[in-house]
Amino acid sequence: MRLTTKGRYAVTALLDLSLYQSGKKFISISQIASRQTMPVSYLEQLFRNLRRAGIVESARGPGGGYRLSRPSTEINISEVVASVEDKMDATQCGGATDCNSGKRCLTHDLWTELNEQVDSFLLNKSLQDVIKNKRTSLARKQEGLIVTG
Amino acid sequence: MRLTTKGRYAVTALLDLSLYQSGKKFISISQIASRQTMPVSYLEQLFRNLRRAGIVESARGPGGGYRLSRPSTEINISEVVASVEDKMDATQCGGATDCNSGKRCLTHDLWTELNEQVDSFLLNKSLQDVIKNKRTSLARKQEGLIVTG
DNA sequence: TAAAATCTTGACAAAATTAGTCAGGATTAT
DNA sequence: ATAATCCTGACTAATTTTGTCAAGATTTTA
Repeated sequence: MRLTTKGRYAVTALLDLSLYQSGKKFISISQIASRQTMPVSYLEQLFRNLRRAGIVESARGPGGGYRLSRPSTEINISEVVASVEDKMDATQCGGATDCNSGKRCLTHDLWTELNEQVDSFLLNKSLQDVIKNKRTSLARKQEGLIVTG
Repeated sequence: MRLTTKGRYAVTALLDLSLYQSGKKFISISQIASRQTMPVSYLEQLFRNLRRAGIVESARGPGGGYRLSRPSTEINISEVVASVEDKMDATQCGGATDCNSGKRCLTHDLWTELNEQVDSFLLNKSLQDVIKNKRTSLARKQEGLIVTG
C-alpha cells in the first residue's frame, strides 16, 4: 500500500479545486499553491498525472488553469491517489500467487485482504464526501496512525 | 502506523515461530532466517523490538532462541507491526487537530478515518487467524461497505 | 574451564524512495 | 507583443528504509 504525502497533496489540491471552482471556471496552480501552502512546481508535477488520469482538465494562457472534469461526487479518492502514486499494494509479492518459490508466502492473503480494505474504503469515498465530512459508522478512536508505503 | 517490509518481515517471522515452535521450545533466529529467506542480522534487529514489546521471550546460549510469550490467538498483527515500525511523522498532520494553522486541514478526517480502518482490521486479526486464513468479521462487513448520501 | 551457540546492542553504511527544483518551452487572452 | 498560464523532462536533495558490522553477554555442554 502506498500512501505518501504525494497522494495527500493531490487529494488536498482537488478538494481546494472543488471548493473554489465555481461553475466551469479554471483555477490556477499558483492560487492552489498559496491557499494550501504547497510548492508550485511540485503541484505542477501532480496535476500532470491528474490530467492524464482524466480527473482534471486544463486551459493555458491567462485565465487558464485546472478544473475537475467531473462533479466532485463522481471522483473517488482511490483514483486520485492511484493517479499520482505508483501503485497501491500492501503485499510484498505484488499480488503474485506464487510469491514464495511456487507457493504463497505466509502473509500473502493477509496483505491482500488489507489491500482490499483500503481500496474499498477509498473507492467509496468521493471528494464531495470528504468535503461534507461524511464518515462511515466505524468509531474513531485511534489517532496518529500513518499508513505509508 | 507505517507499514513497510520491516513490519511485514516481523509478521512473517512470528508466523514462522507459531508454526515451528512446539510447546515451550525456543527457535533460533538462524532457523527462521533460512526458512523465510531473511537476513539474520536484520531479523535480530526486529526481534529486539518484538522482545521489548513483550511479544516474544528469549533465551541465550545453545538451545536458546525466541518463542511467543502468548498463544498465537492472543497476538494481533497491529501490535506486531507497531513494535517494529517507528511511529512519528510530526511533519505530517499526524493526528493533531490543529494541523493547518489552527484549523484542521481539509483531509484531516479522511486520513484519520482511513487509519482507523486499517488499525481496526489489524487489531482484529491474530497470528492464528492468519495461519488459519480466517477472514475477520470486520473484513466481511467492510467488503460490502457502501457510503451513501 | 573452554568452546560453541546463541542472544544483545549501538553505530554505521548502502540502497531506495520521496520530495522538490529547475530551465526552458508551448499556448492563449488581451 | 506581452504576460499569464500550462507542459515537460531531467535533475538534485533529503529522507527513509534496509540492511551490515563489530564487539559483547549469557548459557549449555563436553
